[in-house]
Amino acid sequence: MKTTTIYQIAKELRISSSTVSRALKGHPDISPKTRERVLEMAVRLDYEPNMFAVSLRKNSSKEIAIIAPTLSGFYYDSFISAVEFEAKKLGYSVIVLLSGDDPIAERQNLKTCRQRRVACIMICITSKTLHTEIFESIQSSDIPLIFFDKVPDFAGVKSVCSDDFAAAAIAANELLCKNKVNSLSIFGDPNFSITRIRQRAFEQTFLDVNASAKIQVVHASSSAEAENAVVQAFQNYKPDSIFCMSDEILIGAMKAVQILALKIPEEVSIISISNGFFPRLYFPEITYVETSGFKLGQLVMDLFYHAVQGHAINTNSILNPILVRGGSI
Amino acid sequence: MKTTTIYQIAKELRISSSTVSRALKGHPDISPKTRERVLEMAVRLDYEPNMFAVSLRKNSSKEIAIIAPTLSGFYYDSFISAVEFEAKKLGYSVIVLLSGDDPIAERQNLKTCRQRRVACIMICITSKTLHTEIFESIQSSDIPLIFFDKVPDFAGVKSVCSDDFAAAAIAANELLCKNKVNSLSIFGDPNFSITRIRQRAFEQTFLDVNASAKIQVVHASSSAEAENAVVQAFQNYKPDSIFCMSDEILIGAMKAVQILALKIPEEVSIISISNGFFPRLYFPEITYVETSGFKLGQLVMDLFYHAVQGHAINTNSILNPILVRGGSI
DNA sequence: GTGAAAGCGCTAACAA
DNA sequence: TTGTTAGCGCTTTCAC
Repeated sequence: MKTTTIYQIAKELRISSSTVSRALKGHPDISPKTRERVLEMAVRLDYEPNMFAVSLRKNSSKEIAIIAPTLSGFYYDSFISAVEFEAKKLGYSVIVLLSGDDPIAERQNLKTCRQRRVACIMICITSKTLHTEIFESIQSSDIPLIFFDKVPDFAGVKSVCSDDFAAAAIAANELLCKNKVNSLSIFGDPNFSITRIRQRAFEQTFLDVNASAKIQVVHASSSAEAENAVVQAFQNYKPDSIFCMSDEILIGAMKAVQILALKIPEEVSIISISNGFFPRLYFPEITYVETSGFKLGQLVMDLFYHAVQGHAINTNSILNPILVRGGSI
Repeated sequence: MKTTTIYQIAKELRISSSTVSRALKGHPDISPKTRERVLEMAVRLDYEPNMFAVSLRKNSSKEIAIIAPTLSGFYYDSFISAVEFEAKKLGYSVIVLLSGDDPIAERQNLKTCRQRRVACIMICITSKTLHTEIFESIQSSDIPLIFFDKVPDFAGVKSVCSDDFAAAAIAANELLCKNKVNSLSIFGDPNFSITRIRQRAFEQTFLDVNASAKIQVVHASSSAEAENAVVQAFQNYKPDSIFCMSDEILIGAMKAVQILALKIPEEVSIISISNGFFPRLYFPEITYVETSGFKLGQLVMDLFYHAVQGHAINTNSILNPILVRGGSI
């Protein structure tokens, strides 16, 4: 590989490497004529800066790390897409580290980030994440650490997430507005604060608005469990509606609805909190409260941009969910 | 950030930095006792090697770049997951570059890879990618370039992909075995060789086996187009089966099936080539020929591992598709 | 078995 | 406006 360095440009032009370095990055001291010549030669020699040298010198890389449990299409893919899209505008690249639901792997991922001295870490924690000293150790280093979506409970963290309370409240309201008062409500892993918040919001709103309304709460930490829960529920009693806390739950519930051959919305109404992709797979399309991974990615990049500018990062940023009506209620 | 360097370890131990460097990587020259002491001190000081310095010195990074059109859950997410999983075992990280369907962005992504001197590039081309010098320029550099899934036509490239011919042939066979002889067959963008191969395989197999069978071919480059195609087809005539070349097409077709309220498999049979996730969303589950993104990712990492060992990479690696029966035929 | 020293390519303080 | 120089942290000859 014919690697061109600033020295070669300098030699070619019989000037010093520092002049070349400065000219290349538009330093105001350099005369237009010199700059011109340098830029031209750089193109001619197909010069590309050696990122390793730059990083070593500056002691920071142009990389953003995203740590997520998985990539599979419920949420993170769109989050990552948004981050990647914005990042490249700023000259950053995105490195993706997957944790599964394994806190050990997550810990290892964090170490990798530190080792690579990434410019920023964006992380969605596992359901089993407990130990906090690694987070603190990173917080106290100079790497910005931003939690997204699944945020740990302990204080002082920077985070971006949807307004989980509002999202569930909106869903509850929508059901009640349509006189659905007997809800099977399926939530995810209660280890996540996101789950507890959504559940509290849903129950509270539902019963506040209509004291005689009924909620049957179920926890399902996979699509299969959600499917099961629906099948079970319809053997015992007939809820008039199903609330799904997430896409993962929605697709399980919908599988059950198909198996039971329930007519939507005649026999059962469906509403979900969702990224927006899966609800459109069905007919009628499912009404959902959108908590967009893509928008969240854009939001976090706003924060990042501020941080790069040297501004402090707000502790928490919250995205407002919106209701998207399908034909499922 | 308290950055520990080998110098600090050296100073602490009153030995030289080169000894530390050697001890740290298990160089045989170093006495067990010294090594012991170095390792211990490294742990105590929480030493982590500075990747920038290592990379600068060695002129290569521990990064694998994946360039894909998108992340959205049809295929690439599972491919990337597999690569990431295997990569970290070898101490590599994965950087993800998205091109959309834009060859300009793709080109830019390739430049980024070169600039970052990634250890390897794995790329799935856009539908508009033409034979460009940039590929050759990269091939001739020392960065391994491996195409996956969507592979360009021009010769001499290294690639991994599923056996596209076999996949479509298996699907055609399965339909005929079940006496489905009037197929609506939906294919993707004919710019991709993958599309042309699957189409040729399907038509050839279908008509070879049963000369009186009928195929109605449609091209759809999005789910919406596929949905449309199915609705149209059922207005004009009644195919007994639908073949979908990909998941993207499948979900469009299934939307139409729901809209038309067609009974599966009584009124229409469905078969798809798929990554395996979407077929299970429906009931009955859709029969599909699996072309696994995850397995492809594992395969490409095998190649990569060989390359790292200094062995040459085989020109083409092919993954055998398998039939997974649901209840849709 | 261990140390001294050069250098990977770049930036920035200091000089001129 | 431009040049000189000293590193960033590591690896690796070459010497002892």
